[in-house]
Amino acid sequence: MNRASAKILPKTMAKTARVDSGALDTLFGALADPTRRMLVERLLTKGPATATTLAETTPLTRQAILKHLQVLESAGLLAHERSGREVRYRVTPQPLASAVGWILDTAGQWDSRIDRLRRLSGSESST
Amino acid sequence: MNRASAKILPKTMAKTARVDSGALDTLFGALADPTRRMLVERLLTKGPATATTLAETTPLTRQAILKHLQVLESAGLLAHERSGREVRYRVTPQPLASAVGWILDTAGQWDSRIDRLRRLSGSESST
DNA sequence: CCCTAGTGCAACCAAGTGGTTGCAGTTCAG
DNA sequence: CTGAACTGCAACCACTTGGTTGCACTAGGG
Repeated sequence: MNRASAKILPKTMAKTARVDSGALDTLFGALADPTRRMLVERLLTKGPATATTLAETTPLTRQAILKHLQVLESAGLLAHERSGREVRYRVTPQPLASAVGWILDTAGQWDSRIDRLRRLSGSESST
Repeated sequence: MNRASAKILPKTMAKTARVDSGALDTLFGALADPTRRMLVERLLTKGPATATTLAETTPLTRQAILKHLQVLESAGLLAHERSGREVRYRVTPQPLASAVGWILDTAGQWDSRIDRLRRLSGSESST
C-alpha cells in the first residue's frame, strides 16, 4: 500500500458501511503481517504489555516491535498509555468491525453462496 | 506482506480458523489496496472481465491492472479462464471466509464486545 | 496470408516496508 | 546523586511494491 492515498473508486458502492478506503488500507495493511497479527493475539490473550516485554519473546528487536505496534495503533487496533516510565499497549478491536463490514458487504454483492460466509461467521464458538 | 512468499490455499477450508498465516498474509495483503478492492467490487457487480477492459476505466495501464489481478488471484480471490484470445477474470470469494474467520476468532479472545461484531456480521444486507 | 487486438514477459524506477544500530532523554531505585 | 532500565528518535539498509515502458507472441478476421 505504498503509493496509495487517494485513489479513485467508483460510486457503485453507494450502499453500506463506507469507512473511507484509507482506513481499510491501513487496517488490512496492518493485518497483512504475521508478526502484527501475532502481537494482536498476544495482547488479547495475555493482556496489555510494553514493547520491551513483547520483544523479549521474539527474535526481533524492541524497535522492530515498536514499529509494528505503531502501525497497529495507526490502524486503530491498539492504544497505548504511559505508566511511569513504561508504555503499555492494549488492543482496541473496534476497527475489526469495519473489516468484517467491508468483506460481508462486498461478498454480499455476490451470488447466494454468501450464505456460507454468513454461516461461517456465526459458527465460531457455538455451531 | 513483503517478504512473504505466495502460498496456495487449499479449498478444504470448511473449518475457517487456522488457515496458516501465509494465506492470511496474502489475503489481507491483497485486500490492503484500494485499487484491488475496487477491482474485486467491479468484478462482482459487473461480472467477469479482462485486464484490458478493466484498465480502460482506470487511470492505470493494463499491466498495472494485470499485476493487481495476479495478486488477487494468488490470494485465491480471483480465477481466470481463457476464451479465445481473451483472458477473463472472475471473483472467487471463498477466501474471504478465512479473513472473517480469523477476525472473529481473534476478537473472540476478547471481552464480550465481540457481540457488536457478531451483530454487525448479521446486519449487513438483511435481504 | 497479413494485420490487428489482446496477452505475456522482462527490465526498470521511485517510494514504501521491515528491520537494524546507535544514541539521547526520562524515570525510578539505592 | 548516580546509575540502571526504559522509551523515543533518526539514520541507514536490503528488499518489496506499484507502476511504467517496450517488445515478443498468439489468435482471429478480412
